Amino acid sequence: MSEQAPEAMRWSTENCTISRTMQVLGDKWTFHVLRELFVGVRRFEDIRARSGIPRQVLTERLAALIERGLLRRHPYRLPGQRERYEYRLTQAGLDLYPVLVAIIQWGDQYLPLDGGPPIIPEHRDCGERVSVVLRCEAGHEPDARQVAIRPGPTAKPRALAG
Amino acid sequence: MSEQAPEAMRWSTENCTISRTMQVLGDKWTFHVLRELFVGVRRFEDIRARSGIPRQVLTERLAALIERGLLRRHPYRLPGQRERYEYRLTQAGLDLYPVLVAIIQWGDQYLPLDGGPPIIPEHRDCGERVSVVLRCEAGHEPDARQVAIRPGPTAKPRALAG
DNA sequence: TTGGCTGAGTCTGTCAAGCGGACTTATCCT
DNA sequence: AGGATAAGTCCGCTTGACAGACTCAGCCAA
Repeated sequence: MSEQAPEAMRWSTENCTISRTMQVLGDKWTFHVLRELFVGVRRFEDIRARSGIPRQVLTERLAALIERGLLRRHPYRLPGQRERYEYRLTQAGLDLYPVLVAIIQWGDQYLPLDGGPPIIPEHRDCGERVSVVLRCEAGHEPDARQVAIRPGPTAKPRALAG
Repeated sequence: MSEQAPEAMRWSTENCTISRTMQVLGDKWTFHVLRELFVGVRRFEDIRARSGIPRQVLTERLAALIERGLLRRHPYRLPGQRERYEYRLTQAGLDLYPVLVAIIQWGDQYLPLDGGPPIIPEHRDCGERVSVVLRCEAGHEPDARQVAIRPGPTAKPRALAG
């Protein structure tokens, strides 16, 4: 690398997919909320008790996730109680599964617990453990070093190019 | 609760892999920093200029990521300048690629831009686009609804079971 | 040798957000 | 009427983010 600026410096980040996605997910508590929903915990008090999120913050996060289309409110009624609402994943929310699994997978590898993992994603049909793999359209399964992030059709040049 | 409480309510979240991983990654800016490194931008000023992170926050984040083993500092010297340091991904950092790709993939689907994506992960060897897929050890490729998160060997029962 | 340039920080004051704990509301049961 | 409960709302404090100015170290040119 004789000192030319990296190619990426020519491109703006203002419409970057990662930035835009992080505006939806990039909060300290959001993945904790999603985890609860993924494991089947759907009620405000249950989510709060398990995750330890301050009530006010949980209220705000749930509202934001609903507004962004990841969750929806669903009425339920316990016997002898009034109707309340629980929170469920929409398809958009469910489609975050690969992100969750990728996070779990990384954590299991780099922050392992003695005795094995506390949670395991598994295939309901066959009971085997599920992981994520990188795969290209040609069917190869490259490892990280063989993947590059390139500008796409809507990549914007940076105003103050370096 | 005759609607019996979800199974997950019996388990504690205190050692949950997602929580532990989020202590490393779960900050608003962390993925922005990682993105820069993944696209090849490695110097403090470049990262700051592209990502818009306040200097102080960037300093603090880089230090945290180094301490957690995701980055390392690497000396470099521009002609006619003194030696400085740039930041590079370690293997642990590189192994976050599936997380990044999963995030990009979700963003491309649910927060699409007119005209296509601004960044595309591709296989260096063949130039084809890379995505992540869920796969179980038996070789199936389940979709999100067919995956369940189950307690593993170090799952802890909750103190105040509900 | 002095003075300016540059990348990579540090310092400071302001302001928003997170936090724990107490309080509120609506409905049901006894 | 009184009590229980889930799901919030309210409050005051503390922490962290933020923008903008300042610092520091080494190199170069005059």
